[in-house]
Amino acid sequence: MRLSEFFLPTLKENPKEAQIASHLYMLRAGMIRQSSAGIYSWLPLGFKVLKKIEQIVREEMDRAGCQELLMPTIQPAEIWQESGRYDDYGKEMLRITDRHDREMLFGPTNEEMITEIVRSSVRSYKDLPINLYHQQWKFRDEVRPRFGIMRGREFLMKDAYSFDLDQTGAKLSYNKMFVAYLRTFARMGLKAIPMQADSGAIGGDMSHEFLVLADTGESEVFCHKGILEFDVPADDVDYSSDLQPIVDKWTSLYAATDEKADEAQHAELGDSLVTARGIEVGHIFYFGDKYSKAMGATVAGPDGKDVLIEMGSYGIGVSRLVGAIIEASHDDDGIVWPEAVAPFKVGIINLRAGDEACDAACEGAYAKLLEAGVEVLYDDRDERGGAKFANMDLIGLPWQLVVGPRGLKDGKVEVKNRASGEKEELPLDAALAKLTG
RNA sequence: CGGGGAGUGGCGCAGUCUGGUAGCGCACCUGGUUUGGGACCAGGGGGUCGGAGGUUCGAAUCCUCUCUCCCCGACCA
Repeated sequence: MRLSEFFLPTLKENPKEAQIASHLYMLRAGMIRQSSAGIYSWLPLGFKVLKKIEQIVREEMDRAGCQELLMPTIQPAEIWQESGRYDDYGKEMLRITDRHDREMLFGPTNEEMITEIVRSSVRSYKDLPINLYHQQWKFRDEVRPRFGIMRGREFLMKDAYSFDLDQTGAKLSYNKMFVAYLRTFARMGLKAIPMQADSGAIGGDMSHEFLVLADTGESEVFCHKGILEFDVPADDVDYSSDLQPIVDKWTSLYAATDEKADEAQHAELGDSLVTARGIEVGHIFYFGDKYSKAMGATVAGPDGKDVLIEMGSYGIGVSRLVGAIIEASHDDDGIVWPEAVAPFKVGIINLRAGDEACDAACEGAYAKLLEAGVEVLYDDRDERGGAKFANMDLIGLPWQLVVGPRGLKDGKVEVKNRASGEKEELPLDAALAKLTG
């Protein structure tokens, strides 16, 4: 993509409404534009990142044996009345009436909808287990949206729902999601720690929140420092094998959000205690037959008798992750994208657009990178160097290829690593080899 | 939902107290000089002051109502 043709409305100055880094940089880097409180348009740069995250989530869910589908944003009130949540949900639920005076709502989550789908088509225990997910926009009419997309009213969420014959099966499904979540967040360059969460009426230990550690996180978290060193399961992890040891390991050491903090534990841990700030990006929980019971979702068991389906649900805040990643990875100059989610891998800076040698070198590099399948943004605008550097640092592409008349005289270009700030002068070919490698 | 603050070109703000018909910086357009960390000079375009009503010869400015946005708190993927 040539920057001269790319819709990238960056801002030099700080918009006053932005209070935290991710919000500020997303606005300044032209990733999002606010429409109304807690509702945003995703501009091309931001949308690219959102898609990258969505794809990683998809790959890891599929790897874990889940199947993707897509449920509507607008749901009928009936199924919510059936589960009893139509009244419970209160003002957070955006209610709509259609032209036939039928009560509808913009879905804040999809337990009812998925239960409705499964109960009407799954009749036998032989059809289980099954885990269905989608990545769809949700709406929760928050009283006070804030922090940009981190706590918007409209947000993109991946929600998966598992259906099992019994609790033993549900536990297996739960463990798969636990492992998939570890992998998903790690792939985005994040340190995400599973922490015991409220498991509601069901009880037990089958509910975890995944918190990304970032200095600017919204809540205080505590954990044993050993957790930070744990290995994330590799991509060849066998989801059909017993995953319990992995789950046990990750839950063996103390980790808690401030609501669940245990002062006694803290004292005991001493130097091993890490106090940090975190952002919740995922939540998995088992809720048994809460919805299957209310909505009559049963299957015929091996003995021919109907049994209620055991369910769990597993959420990931996809749009929130964009903000969480920025919170975890930025500096005073702007965003520092982990390569896996970067909107482009390389940014080419032409320091003297219009200069024959610079143009030729840049065009050549641009063509070769594209040919090699590297996502590249070429700043071909007629701007001064300083403006280009500042802009490129702001949007945070992992690599910058700087081409100017000074270096070109010696046949050299500069490759800068955005994260480390490390710069290397080398011949163009060597630079391209490095960036395509 | 309680408490506070703010709405003036795309962005950031001044002007409001003490009414006289809108200004600054950035951005944008034209020309020129520049060009390795957000250049300079000259010229130029764009707002009717969130909205409605009222007071007045005259309202961004005073009064009433209303909408929206932001911040703190309680609440949440």
